[in-house]
Amino acid sequence: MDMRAIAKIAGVSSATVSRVISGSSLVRTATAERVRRVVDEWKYVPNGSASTLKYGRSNSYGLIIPDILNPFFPEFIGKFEGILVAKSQDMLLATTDLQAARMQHTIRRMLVRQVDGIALLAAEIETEPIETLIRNRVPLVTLDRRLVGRGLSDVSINYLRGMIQAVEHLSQLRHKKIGYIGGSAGLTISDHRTQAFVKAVERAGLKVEPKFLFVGNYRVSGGETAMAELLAMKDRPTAIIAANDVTAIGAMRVLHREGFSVPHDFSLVGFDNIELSAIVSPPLTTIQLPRHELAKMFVTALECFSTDPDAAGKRYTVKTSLVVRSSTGPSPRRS
Amino acid sequence: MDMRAIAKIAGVSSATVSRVISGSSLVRTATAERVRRVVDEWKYVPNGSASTLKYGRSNSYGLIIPDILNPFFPEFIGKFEGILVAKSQDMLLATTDLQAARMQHTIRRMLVRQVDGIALLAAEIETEPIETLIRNRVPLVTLDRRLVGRGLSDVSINYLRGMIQAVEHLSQLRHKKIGYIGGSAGLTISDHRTQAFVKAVERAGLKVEPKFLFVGNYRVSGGETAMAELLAMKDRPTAIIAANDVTAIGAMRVLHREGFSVPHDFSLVGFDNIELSAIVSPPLTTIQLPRHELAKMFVTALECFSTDPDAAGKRYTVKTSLVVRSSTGPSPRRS
DNA sequence: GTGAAAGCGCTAACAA
DNA sequence: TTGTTAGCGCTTTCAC
Repeated sequence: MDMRAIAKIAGVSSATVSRVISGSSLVRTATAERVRRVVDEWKYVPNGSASTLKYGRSNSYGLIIPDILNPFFPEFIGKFEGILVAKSQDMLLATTDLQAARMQHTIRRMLVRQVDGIALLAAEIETEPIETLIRNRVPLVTLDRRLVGRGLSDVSINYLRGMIQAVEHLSQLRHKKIGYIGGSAGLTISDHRTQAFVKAVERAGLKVEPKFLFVGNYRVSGGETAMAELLAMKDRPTAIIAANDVTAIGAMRVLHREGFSVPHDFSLVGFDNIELSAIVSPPLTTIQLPRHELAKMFVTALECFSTDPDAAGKRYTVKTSLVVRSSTGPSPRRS
Repeated sequence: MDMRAIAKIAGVSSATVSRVISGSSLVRTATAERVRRVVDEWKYVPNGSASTLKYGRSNSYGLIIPDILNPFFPEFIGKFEGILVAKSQDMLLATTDLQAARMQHTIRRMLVRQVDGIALLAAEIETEPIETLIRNRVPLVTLDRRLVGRGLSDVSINYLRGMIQAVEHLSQLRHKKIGYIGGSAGLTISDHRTQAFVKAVERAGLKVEPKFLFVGNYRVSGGETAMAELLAMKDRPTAIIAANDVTAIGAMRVLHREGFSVPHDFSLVGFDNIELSAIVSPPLTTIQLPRHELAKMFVTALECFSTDPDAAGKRYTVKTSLVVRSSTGPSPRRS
């Protein structure tokens, strides 16, 4: 069943069928009606590759994420897909599994598929894949790289706001020594988070102790390892902020296992506000990164390039804010 | 940069370039070498829609899942994508969000994209979408529908094995009254699980109390609601098996909130063995559904149709087995 | 071993 | 308002 067959049955040309399907107003109502009936009756489904070939656009966007096991990303994917579906766009999903090597391959696959743009949430990005995209005039929107250019936009996260709220919250609870468990080393996105933490602590008039800055990996295991290290220290912080919720959950596990109580012995703050953070016990105080807004910004940013893939990129910003639950409490009185 | 341009530069015809790219052995090594150099130098990327149009195959499979917020599915997606990527196939992901209405639309999108087959893990499937697929000769592999046909295979789950192990485990711990919190009502997949539970209980020589059979929704909220109902009863089971892990986690939350201890007051068994089940406290005893094997079966089943989309379908089966952790313990001595 | 050419199904410019 | 037609870029006979 192709368009010509439909055209023949409806007694028109394939051009008319095409016009009816794309909703052109140039077709007489009666004709359109007749065509539509035939289309329905024969359950005609157009061939997307033919129109992509002709039109040069595929009506699909690529989404590249680092790690589908971190619940933040499924939550984001759900929002992103929902927005695209409402616009009759498709989503091509790829995971890099935190391996930089997979990125090149992934981007190639998306180029072959003629995606209209790529939302890149994976941080392991080097300049080469980006150049490939630009050469092929495929718009790119990155997360928190803070670089823009022709066909390149960025959605930056305003960590500072949420971090300041978190540190102030802890400060009001009399915490003086605040530790931080970061993300994977060497990623700019990790640096941004750490810097925001440092700034927020300084701004609250507290001292930043370098030895209280731990490195994680954005996974449960990183939180566990860092917390184990922390507990081995003599002089310890009384509160810990983690680079994301799963890291905080890892830290919390170790605390429970070692017989400490949260928030009685240690206060804990996460980042992302994944669904799970409300479900663990105690429910996690966390810094919210609004997923729906983030997804909307990515789509908006991508759409800006839909007429001109070489247009100048923009920087978008999402705010973060503190969500207080039960994993934070008054500082225990110990030295 | 299209194939003709590459051909011109390499001093051959586009047919030769095509042959080189597809790895045909009919090209002289020297020629192939020269072409490959040009391809690399100009970073040529072929246009997938052109070959899909010509060839009729897109080298991509659709994956339809019900609910991306249930961690089981991201874990599955990761495995499925990994297997496809290794075969240079792409994945088109769609979520139905448990809404039957979205299914029709989703399947249409996949037909437009010319997918080579669909893996359907969402249970809200009616006959109409299936007919659409068959008419369009798109192979379909379903999860636990237990129906096969031309171009239609099924991956069934052998619940019984895992359920029997779970019930026996509880029985050895002296539990006599075992409750069950099921999945969403009206789904065949929910019925299969419930039946397996009933059979396993009977086989252990215990009585099946209809009032101990609760309905859930495969989400945390369903586990919470059911557990709240259960606690309101005078005569209660001492152990509960849930239709999936998130349901069990919901149940566990309510127990903790109401001051009960797991496993001291109630034993709890989940289903799926999601990563999270090892992380909650207490770590959840659960029935393992092997994700990687499941994903591999889906891909294998799809590939069986790659030469002939009308071939007869098969039934594949995955086994389940019990993973004992700490949410199960001896039955408390109460009536 | 390589090239010429037809055509996959659709769209848009142009013609009527 | 509708039809004719020329490709979009690739693959694959068929000819040489």
